[in-house]
Amino acid sequence: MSNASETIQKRSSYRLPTHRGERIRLAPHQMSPDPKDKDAVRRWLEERPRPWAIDLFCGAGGLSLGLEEEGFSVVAAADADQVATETHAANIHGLTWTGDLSDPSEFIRQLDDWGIEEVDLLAGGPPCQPFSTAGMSKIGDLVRRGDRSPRDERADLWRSFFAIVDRLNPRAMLFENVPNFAQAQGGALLIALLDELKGRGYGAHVEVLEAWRYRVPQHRSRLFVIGIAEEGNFEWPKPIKGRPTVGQVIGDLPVVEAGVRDEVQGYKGPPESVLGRLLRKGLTHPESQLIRDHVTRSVRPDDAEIYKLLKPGGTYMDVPEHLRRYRSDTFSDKYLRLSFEDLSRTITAHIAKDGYWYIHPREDRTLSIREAARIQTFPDRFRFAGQPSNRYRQIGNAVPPLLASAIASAVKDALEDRIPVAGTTGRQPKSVGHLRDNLSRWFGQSKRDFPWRRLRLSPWQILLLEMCLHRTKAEQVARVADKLLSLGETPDSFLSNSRDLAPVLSSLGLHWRSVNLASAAEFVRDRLAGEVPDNWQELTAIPGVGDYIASAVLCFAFGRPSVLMDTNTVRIARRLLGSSDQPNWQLRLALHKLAGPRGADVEWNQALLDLGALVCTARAPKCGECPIRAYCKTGTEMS
DNA sequence: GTCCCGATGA
DNA sequence: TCATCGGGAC
Repeated sequence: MSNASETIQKRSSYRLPTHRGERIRLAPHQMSPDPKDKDAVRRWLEERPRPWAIDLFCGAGGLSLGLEEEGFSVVAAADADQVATETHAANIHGLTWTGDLSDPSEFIRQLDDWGIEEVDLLAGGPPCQPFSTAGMSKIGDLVRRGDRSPRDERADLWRSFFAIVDRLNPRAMLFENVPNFAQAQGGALLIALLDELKGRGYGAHVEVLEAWRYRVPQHRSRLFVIGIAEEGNFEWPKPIKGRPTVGQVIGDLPVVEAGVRDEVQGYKGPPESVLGRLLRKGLTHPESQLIRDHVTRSVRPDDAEIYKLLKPGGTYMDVPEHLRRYRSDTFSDKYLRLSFEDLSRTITAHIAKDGYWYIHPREDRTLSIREAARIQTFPDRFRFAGQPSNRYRQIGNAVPPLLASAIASAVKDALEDRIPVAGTTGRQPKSVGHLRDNLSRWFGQSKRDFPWRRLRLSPWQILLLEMCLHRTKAEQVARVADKLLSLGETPDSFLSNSRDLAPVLSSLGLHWRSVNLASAAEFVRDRLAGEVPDNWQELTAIPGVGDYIASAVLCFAFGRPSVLMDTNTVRIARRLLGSSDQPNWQLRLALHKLAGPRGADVEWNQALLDLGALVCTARAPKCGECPIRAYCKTGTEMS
């Protein structure tokens, strides 16, 4: 008996019947005007206190709720998902619009209709699946197999932001996304966003915040970009003391079995924590006796057996061999039982698909909808529209309201100009221009001479060279450069002439690269019509091409300013800033800033690479010869 | 709605 | 090693 047939048998005998849950419908907020009644809207707007905010890609309204709690009037919100806007309209005192924001003109027309001509804050988080780590894995896989175009239109949604920014001229802008947004397109997307902001006179601030530092009991971290008009002052919210736990937010909810579909239940006792009390706030009698959405999924009998064996914090690795249905090498975290004493795994939209990452700490079932909402710090008075899986998705996609509150409060302070000038961050030091000048002058005199810098090369030849240069000493590659370049300007000519290339590369210890080069050449020839692409997505689809090579080709072959991140440039950035713990994306932003108005162009990148090879070497850097020593924290300390 | 599937960055 | 506002087949 083979393993495969065994697995199939298990599947068929335990699969649960499909069960569609109740579709909850919610009436709009009592105080909101009828969106179709222009006069009512106009009268209502006159009464709405400042500051005003608009929430784009609002979803259920986690961000809106935080803004509202901190005193913003969320006068309008937009999202493509009708059920999410139904939730938003029911819970947030404001106008809601359902529609596609990839073309913002329709929403702008609606704003005109309502008479909303300017707001204080434009906020929102475009869909992040294209940027998230989990999404990248799947999308990358599909692109490589040719099942999907490498361009993901959703990645362009943030551009809609600026069409609306230009229409409303907000005093502040808030952009929320997954941390991986900082890596998207080799970091170029974030840099483009910041440049768009600066071009409009906003001071731009970027940070990745961990939700648990703001009372949200999850590992969730999110990237925020804040733009403040006229370079006004802004300070990130200070973390709140202590570490919240899952127990604090769901410990007081009544015990329910798996598969319980009762939409309305009674509380069993008082809240058991400060946080629990906060989440029950605002329940009005007689609603305060009732709890909504505490409904659970059914559990397969074989899963139930596994859940019983899992202790809090337990994962797939703790499941006995004979009960495992999945590969354990790649799915070590297939199951996770949460712990009352710890943070939860991030509540993502995935919770709408299955609950294996969200097994209740004590009960042998996955989280109820209300428990997921609680862990996202939605208060119990917040209701969700739609069928169960849709409600889970809305919750997973939301900005946790308490995190939203923290940010909202910081933005409000900035709008009211309550930040001391000394706290100013994110401004360019006055000396940046000189740093670039000094480096350019040094580069003019000391640059290294390589064959590829003297010749005019085709994009394919540049791609070929960069694939060889990556993680290799340039002098090494210089010895085979003539041979490489003689193979012709196209992948076609490369493939027909490269038979005797392998021994040459092998002699330099670069054997594996000849295989890589050949498969890259075949890919470009067969799948890209022989043309080296000029965009990041298609470049990185080429086998063997990662962030660095893609950025290098964009810069050196197509003249597109790109910050190159390799061991040399990263080392220089770390030494300049005098810090060892900054993540790569911050170093990239720092280098982008230091490159000055001309950007990280060919000269800048070559100069940095040469500086790293000749002066700012890994061991025994020659700080005495360094042209930018005056701007370097490490270099000045060493003197 | 339910089940199964994996690459990526720090 | 850890964690992931994920996705498609059925």
